[in-house]
Amino acid sequence: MTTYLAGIDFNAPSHEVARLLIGVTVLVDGVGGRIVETEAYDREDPASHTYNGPTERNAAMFGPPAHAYVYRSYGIHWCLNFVCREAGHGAGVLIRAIEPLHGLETMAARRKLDDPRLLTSGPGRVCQALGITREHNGKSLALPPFQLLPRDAVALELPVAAGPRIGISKAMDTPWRFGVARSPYLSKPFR
DNA sequence: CTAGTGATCCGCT
DNA sequence: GCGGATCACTAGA
Repeated sequence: MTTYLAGIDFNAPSHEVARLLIGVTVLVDGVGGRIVETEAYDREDPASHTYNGPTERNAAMFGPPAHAYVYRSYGIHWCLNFVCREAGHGAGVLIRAIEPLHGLETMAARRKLDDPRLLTSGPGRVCQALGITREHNGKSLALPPFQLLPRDAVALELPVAAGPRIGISKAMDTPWRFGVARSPYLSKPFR
C-alpha cells in the first residue's frame, strides 16, 4: 500500500521525502507556511531516535507513514517529524524551519515576537508558533488539525541545498539536511 | 560576529 | 545519573 499526501510518496526513503518536502505548505488549524528546512532520519542511522529499536517514546516513528512524531527536546521544546517508509520501519523527517505565511498574528502571539525571521526558523520555534505539543504525536497528517498543501509552481522552482545535520553528535557527515538555499527563514545558512 | 551557559524534562543505561 | 534532532540571552572580539 502506498501513502501519497501533498503529491509526495511517504513510503520513499526519508532523505528523498525530506528533499521533496521543501516547498510544501504545512498548516495546523490554518496556521503555518512553506517548509524551507528539513532533516532525514532512518532506522540504520546512529543519529536517529529509532536506531536502538522501538520504545514508548518513538512508537509513532514505527507507526504508519504520513503521521506526526512529536518529541520533547532538551526538556523544553517540542519537535515535529513526518513519519515515512512503511509502518514498522522507523524513519522520519524533522521539520526544522518554515516560511511563515498563514496566521502571522497567531504565531507572533504564541512566540511573543513579531520578527518574521525569528518566528519559525528552528524546530522548537516551528512547534511553538504552530501550537504543536505531545497531543499531536501519532496523528495523521491527512486529517485536521493538520493540512498539507502540494508545492505550487513557485515552490517547485526553489533552489534546494543539502548539508550535514545540526545538533547531533553521531553520523555528523551524513548530508541529510535539506533547505531552500539562502532563504532568510533557515535556522542556519547552508555553506 | 562567535562562544558560553542556563533552563528543564524524561528516556535510557 | 547522564545527556540530548534547542533556544534565548550575555559577554567579548
